Amino acid sequence: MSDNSPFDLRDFLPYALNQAAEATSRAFQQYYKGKYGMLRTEWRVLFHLGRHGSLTAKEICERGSIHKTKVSRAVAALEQKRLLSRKTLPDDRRHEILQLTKNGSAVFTDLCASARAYDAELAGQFTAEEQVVLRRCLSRIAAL
Amino acid sequence: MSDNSPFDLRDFLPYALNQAAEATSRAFQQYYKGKYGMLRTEWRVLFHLGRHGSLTAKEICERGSIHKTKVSRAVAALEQKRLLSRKTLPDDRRHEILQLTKNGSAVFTDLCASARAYDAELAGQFTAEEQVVLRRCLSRIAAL
DNA sequence: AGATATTAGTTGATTTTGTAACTAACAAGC
DNA sequence: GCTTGTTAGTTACAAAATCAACTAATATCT
Repeated sequence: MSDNSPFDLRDFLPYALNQAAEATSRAFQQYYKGKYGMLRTEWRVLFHLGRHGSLTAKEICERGSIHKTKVSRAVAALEQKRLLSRKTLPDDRRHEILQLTKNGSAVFTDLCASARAYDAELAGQFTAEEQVVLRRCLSRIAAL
Repeated sequence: MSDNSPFDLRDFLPYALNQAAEATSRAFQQYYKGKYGMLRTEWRVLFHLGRHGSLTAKEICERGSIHKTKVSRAVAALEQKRLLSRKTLPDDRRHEILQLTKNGSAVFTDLCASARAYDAELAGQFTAEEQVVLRRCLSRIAAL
């Protein structure tokens, strides 16, 4: 067996992960794209800010492992939608402290609720034990 | 708990899936991108052809759930790299039968070996039972 | 202090993707 | 036979991602 038995693409973990990721992302996009015209990176930046309060762009890059140009553009877009505001730090004027506006917080709350509901819907497909294993496996892979 | 407890992005399944998928894809890209200058869709198309012999573009779209424009471009790219050839079917001149060239088959064999090795490396991170659960969960999610 | 190196963040050019309109070949209805 | 409809695949244009070069502010080294 094995060495020259052509394996199924579905058995190839990177492929399986991609298909699963795409399926769930597509579904959840409807919430933030349809309702707020947001892009995925925007949603992520919004999320980090909503979750952790004030952050600099750099910190968002690190926490989310997102490239700085993506963050830069997402921040600009969110600012234009009046969902966040920037303040240059007086101590070091290279840093910009980002913070959600009242409006941004409301959007965050709304999207969080949707996210939680969607996550629950997904999780409902599995037994408690499967969920534990799945999440453990995913975080271990992501940490590679 | 719950309704307004801000959940961690890492616990959000679509996010966790994306991070894991990106981590593994990035790693495997090096093989086909670095060595053969191929894009992901090209590798997938190559794979389907290597795996199943001759197929039309349509069949590849269906098997891989890839949009036809992506397949069309990947086919053009692979053709230019002399990794596949097309033959118009005389019965119905709308169909083009795609087939790997000798060169294409060699690349397929090589990439399959790499893919299998990489998959094994990933799988090695988990117990047999975890692997089963993981794959089962992923395919169930992808089927949504 | 003044030259050099780093760091935060932005901008621009190129590449890739996604969406929609298009061509060519065939099928069906009348 | 000719209009209408479908199907396979391509192409054109817009949206987005990637990569490299850039600006501005601070830190470091001598």
